[in-house]
Formats: sequence, structure tokens, C-alpha cells
Amino acid sequence: METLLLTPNLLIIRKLENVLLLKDKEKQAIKDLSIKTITLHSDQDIMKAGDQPTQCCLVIDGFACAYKLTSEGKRQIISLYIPGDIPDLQSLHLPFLDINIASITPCILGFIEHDDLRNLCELHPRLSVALWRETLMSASITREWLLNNGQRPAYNRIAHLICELLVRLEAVGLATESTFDMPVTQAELADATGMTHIHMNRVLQALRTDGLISNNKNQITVPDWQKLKEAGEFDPLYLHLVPETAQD
Amino acid sequence: METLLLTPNLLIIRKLENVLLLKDKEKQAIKDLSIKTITLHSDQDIMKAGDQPTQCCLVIDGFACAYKLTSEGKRQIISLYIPGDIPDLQSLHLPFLDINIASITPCILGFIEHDDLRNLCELHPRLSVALWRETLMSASITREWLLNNGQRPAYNRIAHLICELLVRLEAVGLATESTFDMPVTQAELADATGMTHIHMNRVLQALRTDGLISNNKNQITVPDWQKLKEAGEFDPLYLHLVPETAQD
DNA sequence: CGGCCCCTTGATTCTGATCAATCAGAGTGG
DNA sequence: CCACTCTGATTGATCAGAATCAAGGGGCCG
Repeated sequence: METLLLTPNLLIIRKLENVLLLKDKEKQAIKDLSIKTITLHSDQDIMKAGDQPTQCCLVIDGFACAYKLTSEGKRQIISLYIPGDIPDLQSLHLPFLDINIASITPCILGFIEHDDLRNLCELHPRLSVALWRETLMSASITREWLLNNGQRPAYNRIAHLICELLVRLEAVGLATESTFDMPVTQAELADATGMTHIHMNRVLQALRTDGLISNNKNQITVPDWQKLKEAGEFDPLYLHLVPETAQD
Repeated sequence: METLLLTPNLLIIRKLENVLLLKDKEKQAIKDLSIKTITLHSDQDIMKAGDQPTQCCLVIDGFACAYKLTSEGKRQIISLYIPGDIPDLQSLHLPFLDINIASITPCILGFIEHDDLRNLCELHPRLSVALWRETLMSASITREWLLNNGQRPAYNRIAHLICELLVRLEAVGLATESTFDMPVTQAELADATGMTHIHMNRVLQALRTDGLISNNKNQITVPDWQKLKEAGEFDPLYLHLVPETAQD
């Protein structure tokens, strides 16, 4: 919680500018958005599947997640959200929420009225596109998770997830080149990768003894990015962060 | 291939009207879209990850899929596409494709220029929203697959997939209440559910002997929808096909 | 100090993978 | 019409990665 906090509105601007340079009046329109912030403890449900939200929520500080449950009570974490992410942006155009959204750590959240966002989209088509793109980027991450969880053995799977988190956190200034705060329990990581927390524990140990990661407390350090990347077969293309080769 | 074929343009209109009633001029705008159709054999790559497409492709007839590969050569099928689906709609706003798209069966595809679609979106904001929603619905299915593949044992997992296919095919008139053409090999189903084709074969046998499905040739029949639904823990909410309970 | 949450360890079990063939049907060419 | 081939479905035997069951251990908080 010692993040250098941007105002919620600036957080959104920075996020959208990752892929699209904004004009002044567009930035102003975002600055004018009314965002109501709240603070949550860890592990609190924010929205539930089936809900029909009338606002979108923005992660300002902390980690959040989307999850789904089977009737047997097994939980799959569908997405991890970090500051700048808008977990339920989809609810702007899908009336029913199909996921549960919850805080993982203590969180600061911002809420934006759908009506305000729809207004924004109508007045600023480029912003509409930028938001659309946000939902597409998030879908792309889900696709990569499907590959990762479906086809990679536990060891590589976890390596991949850590790679992703490092890159995403770096992109919002929450990680130095090799170290980042990761206050996510092993059980939660297990739910994200479709395995038991026991097995997660053992594999994390293996990653540690192999020198791919080291961690104390809630912090993960990556001593050898190259090695971790290889273990995770990590290719950041799917994050769509920067057009890597601007060939046109 | 004996589907009663709509023209590509009418296919899009029907698809979008699933969730949003279109105005006449909007329908006309879609009818005026220029769509170039091509025919493909089965198992042909249509687009590859890393591509920067300048058109979107529409499935007019046949089955297609999106897949990703690990460097070990394992394949995860990310999505199955049926007539009316637009596999790479995301490419409209994400410059690089992160998935491979291929035909599963012989296919008829339609191609629409990005420029035309962008034009359409600018002139008809409601169509823009409808297309946005399409990408969101597709993302929702991916999320459910992540849950399904990550948390359900093979038997229930396959049951779930068959439920989904039946409902989606019904929605486009390609399934009667209980029977549909499913020219997807067991190996492909295995790649979609993250298991071996051998195990897929055995589990399908189990489903058959339990009377949850029966199949001859490329056709699947569901004798007891209730039972299959229960086995798959299937709740169609995530398909966002119709607001089931219009409670507001 | 007790309770709780999270991490860790060990022993055992089992789902699903791997390895290795065989079989059946469709299309091809002689 | 039949041998030949290829793809997809099927079966059996064995193996392994990960789940399950069971139980400690350490740190934090009221």
C-alpha cells in the first residue's frame, strides 16, 4: 500500500496511453470523470456473477481477481487485476456479469457510472476504441492462460505466470527490473493455475532451488530473467503492450 | 455442407440481432458491406499469430477454431467457431493477432475489410457497440473454458463442452433440440479440453454407455438434456444469448 | 496465550498421459 | 474390383504428475 498513487483519473489516462496517444480534450474528458473511491479489506467480494452492475470498477491500489466456481466448490481464478485495470469493463455492454470479482489484498477501488462512460464513448469515439481495446487485451490474457493451464506442466506454468505478472507490473511502474510485491497466497496462485496449493508449494520450491525465483515475505525476485522466460516459454506478444515491430 | 445458407450479410444481421434490435438503416449498412467469400478445405490455417490482418473473417459455413501452440508443440484450441462467428474480430483494434485461426471442416469464409468495418462503426455507433459486444461474448466463453478445463474432471468437462456446442448451434439454427452435426475429431476435442485423444475416446465411451450422448458418424444426439446438463454443470448464463430473467 | 492463516512436509492414491498396436472406413490408382 | 494408403477411432498395458489425506510449524493478531 505504499504505491505512489496517481489520481484514479490519471491512472486511466496512463493506461489508455499505453497504446494510443490521447488528445488534450480527450484527456480532459477523462479528468472530468467522476470517480467514487472506496477501500476494501482483502478477500472481499466486489461483484457477483449474475449481477447487473451500473458502474465499472477501477483498481487503484492492491490486487483483485475475477473467479468462477464449479458446483463442487472448486474455484478458478480467471484474471488477476493490478492497479489501472478495470475488471468489469465488459459490464458496460453485457448486462449480466459472468464472473465474480473480489479483492485479493486490501484494495482501493474507483467506481465510474456506466452512463458517464457511455457518454464519454459517444463524445469521444477514440476513447471508445481505447476502452474496447482494453477489453480485447484482457481477453487475450485469458486466452494465454487457457493455453498455459491446459498445455504446460506445473513447473513451466507457474514460471509463465510469474513472467506475466512481472511484465504487467513493470508496465505500471510497480516492479523494478526484477523485483515486485506479490501479496498473493500460494492457494490463490494455485486457483489461478488450476492446481492444489500443496503442489503449488512444492513447485515454487523447485523454482527457488533452480534459481529462477527467490522470495522473502510478499516479494518475488527474479535473479535470471532469461532463464525464467525460457522455463515459462514466455513471449509477451499476447499482452499487446507495445507494437514490438512497427513494421508497416 | 447442406446448411441452409444465408447470405453472409444476413448472417451478420441475424447474429447482431440476437442481442440488439437493429434499425433499418443499420441493417442496410450491413447489407451494403462488401464481403469476399472463399472456400477452404479442412485443417487449413487461415491466419497466424503475429499477423497484422487488414480484414476480418466471418465463418459462413463449417467449423473453424483458434489455437495456440507451446514450444513443445502442444496445441490448445482456444475457441470453436460456428457459422456467424467472426474469429478475428479483435484484430479490428489489436494490431497483432495472438492466435492462429484455422478451418476444422471444409469452410466457407467471408472477408470484410477493416476499413469498411471502421467506417461502419463510425457512422453507426450502435453497430460499433454490437460488435464490441460480440468480442465480449467470445471472451466470456473463453473464461468459461478456463474454468471448465481447469477445474472439472474429464467426464464433466466434455459434457460441458457438448452442452455449449448444442446451445450455440441451436441459436443459429444448426441443431434441433437434441441432435447436431459435429464434424470435429476426437483429437480436436482433446486439444480443446486439454487432454489426450486417447483419454477423450474413453470418456466419450463412458458418456455413451451412461446414455448422455449417442453418436453415429459426425452426428451427436443428446437423449437426455437434463442429465447432460447436470453432468456438465451447465449454466448458459455465460453465453449471454438472451437476458434470461429480464428483471429490471 | 490461543487461534488463525499460510506455508511446509510426508505418505498414498488416482486421473489422465504415454507407449504401442490394431481396426475400420474413405479415397486412390492400377 | 482389389491392393494400398491415410486418417480417425479403439484397446491394452504401464507410468507419472498432480490430487488427496493427514499433520506440523511459524508468524501475526486480538
